Amino acid sequence: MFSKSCQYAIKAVIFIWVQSLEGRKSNPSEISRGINAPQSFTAKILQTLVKKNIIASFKGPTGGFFSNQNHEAKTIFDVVMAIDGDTIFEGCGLGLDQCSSANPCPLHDEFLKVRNQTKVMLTSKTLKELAIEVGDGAAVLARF
Amino acid sequence: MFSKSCQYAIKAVIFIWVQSLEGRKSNPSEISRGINAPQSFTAKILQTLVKKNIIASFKGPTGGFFSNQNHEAKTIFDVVMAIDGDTIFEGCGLGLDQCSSANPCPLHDEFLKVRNQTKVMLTSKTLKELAIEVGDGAAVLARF
DNA sequence: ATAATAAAAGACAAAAATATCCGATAATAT
DNA sequence: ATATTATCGGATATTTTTGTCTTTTATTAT
Repeated sequence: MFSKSCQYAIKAVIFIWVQSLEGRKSNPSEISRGINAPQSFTAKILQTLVKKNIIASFKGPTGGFFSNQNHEAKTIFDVVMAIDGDTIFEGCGLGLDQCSSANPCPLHDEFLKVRNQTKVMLTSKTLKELAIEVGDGAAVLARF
Repeated sequence: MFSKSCQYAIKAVIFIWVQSLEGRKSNPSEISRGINAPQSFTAKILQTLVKKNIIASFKGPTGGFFSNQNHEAKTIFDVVMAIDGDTIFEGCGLGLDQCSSANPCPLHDEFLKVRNQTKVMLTSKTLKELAIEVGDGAAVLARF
């Protein structure tokens, strides 16, 4: 469903939110450990997320990645769009270039329902809300 | 959602069913043209599908790939299991090794709903039924 | 038996996704 | 100003997925 890059991105952003809610900035080393992902690869993804305004960063000592009021409305949907693009929301399930209700693939109608449920999943809570759940221990970003 | 191999597989099996319902066997050349997929790659996938008993084949002149009564109950679910395995049905959306309602990732509950909808999509009609729809022109396997 | 036909099997090639490394740049603290 | 810390950007490597090609095996028709 999501690329590995995207899975890392989602977990990283929630991790950063958890830290930000406690007033801390995070560096790639902490983040990659916190979400059990390769460090350099995670760092690359973080750069993309900063460019796409999902998170913010600051260089130098006392620097790091963080989230604030500017990012409060963001959801996992925004992360997926930033990393994987709109393929899972727009593309045909069977990969047809042209697939519409007028000219549907055999899966078309049922695939729409899956897609709608997916959109609900990705937009029903903000990243901040998800981070609060993780902060409370109601959900986890990794197993150690 | 599905790998390219799996998309080809789904379309190929439905194509073969359409031909089988009209009493014809199909060879990789016809199949790959009919579903707009690379021929040799499709041939490889067809071998797997035969091994997994989704379709049948016969060598030699008058040979080819076909479906019959033995395959009437098969659904896209079986094709996906044969090609992509159970990852999309069993795996965690965020890629956690351990993810359960007791120890959930932040997406866990909503992801279950998506998965259930996905299972409905893949099991509500047999491949034969889908082939009849394609034969009637109600759905297509490729655009030309 | 032999030639023709079609799938099966295995080796190989290209492309994309995943992952690593290193120098450059920016900001801070002293 | 300078040393230190941390992100940024580009080059490179590895792995997986996708795709191709050639030989072998099975079956049929003559």
